[in-house]
Amino acid sequence: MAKFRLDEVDHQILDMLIENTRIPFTDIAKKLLISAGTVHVRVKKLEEAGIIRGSSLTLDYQKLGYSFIAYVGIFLEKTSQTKFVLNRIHEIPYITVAHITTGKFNIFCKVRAKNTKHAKDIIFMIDDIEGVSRTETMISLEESINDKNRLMHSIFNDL
Amino acid sequence: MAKFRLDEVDHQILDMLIENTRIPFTDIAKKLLISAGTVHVRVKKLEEAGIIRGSSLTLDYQKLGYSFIAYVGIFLEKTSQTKFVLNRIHEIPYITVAHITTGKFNIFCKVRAKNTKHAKDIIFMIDDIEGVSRTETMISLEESINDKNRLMHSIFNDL
DNA sequence: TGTTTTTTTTGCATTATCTTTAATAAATAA
DNA sequence: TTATTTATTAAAGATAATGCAAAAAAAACA
Repeated sequence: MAKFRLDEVDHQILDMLIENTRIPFTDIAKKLLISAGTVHVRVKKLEEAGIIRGSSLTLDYQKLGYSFIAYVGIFLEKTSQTKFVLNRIHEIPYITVAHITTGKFNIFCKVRAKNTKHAKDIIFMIDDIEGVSRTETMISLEESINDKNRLMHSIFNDL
Repeated sequence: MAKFRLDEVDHQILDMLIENTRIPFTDIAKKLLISAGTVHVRVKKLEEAGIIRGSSLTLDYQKLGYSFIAYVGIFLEKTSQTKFVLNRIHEIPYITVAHITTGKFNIFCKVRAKNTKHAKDIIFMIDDIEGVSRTETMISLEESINDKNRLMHSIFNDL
């Protein structure tokens, strides 16, 4: 893959698209004082380079009846069971994120549930997976920060 | 706010937009055998109802030089310092997510860094915040799951 | 049940946006 | 410098979004 060097214009395009993926390229062009064709070409290149992997909606899960977030740390009996357990975990749709980690836990995941009872059911499902020794749950009382824009600004200012 | 009942058509529209926010409404209309006007009206309603909060890009952070993910649990000296500490945390752009939690930690956050050294610097910054008693870090070796589509399918099948 | 009222969908017209193209300009290499 | 590559542009044609009035469907009511 070709080395890819992002310049200021790329940054600004990304910046605007991160905030709203459906903003018209013509609007981006106007703000950056370039042509819409350039925006188009640049975005296509960013996609081809794999820097833009896709786009997605930000949904209000509360309004969809899912007001519960928990993080669950998983201890395994043997590290060699990691793959097997991850496969089982992947079958539970309420687990939206999972990482293999070093530190306290072997696997670390994020759970979205409807309510406390539902969360309990999910955590029990995890505990029941063969190879899982025990789990430790952190319940989110409030999602205080969730923002990738600030990170992007740092990335852009870096180089 | 008016109670909002999502039907099958709304689900399918959301489903397609979750996967690609820039898919033309005309394409959605064709697939669902409805008019583009209907798609337009429905999406507008979902936005007005706050179910769609926005949209964002999925970026390849590795390619942007940020290949390091860690989760950091924070212990506070006093719970009453939560707000103050969160404000300090909010000033660190490399912390992309933060939750107030029950369980082991008072605050729980996600860190994106360039590399180990950078991560260390960030964690030290957290440790240096007034009111933070200590932190516990889990380093991600691999992000194995990160997928909201499966959750959405469950939500849709629920009701 | 039929009737009224409200909501939703549709088709079309208008406007806006995307996307390609060929020409031009800029950057890079020889 | 000159050749070559790469990027940008304006313009044009293709495609899509948006608004609206009419029709259809659904809901409310008697």
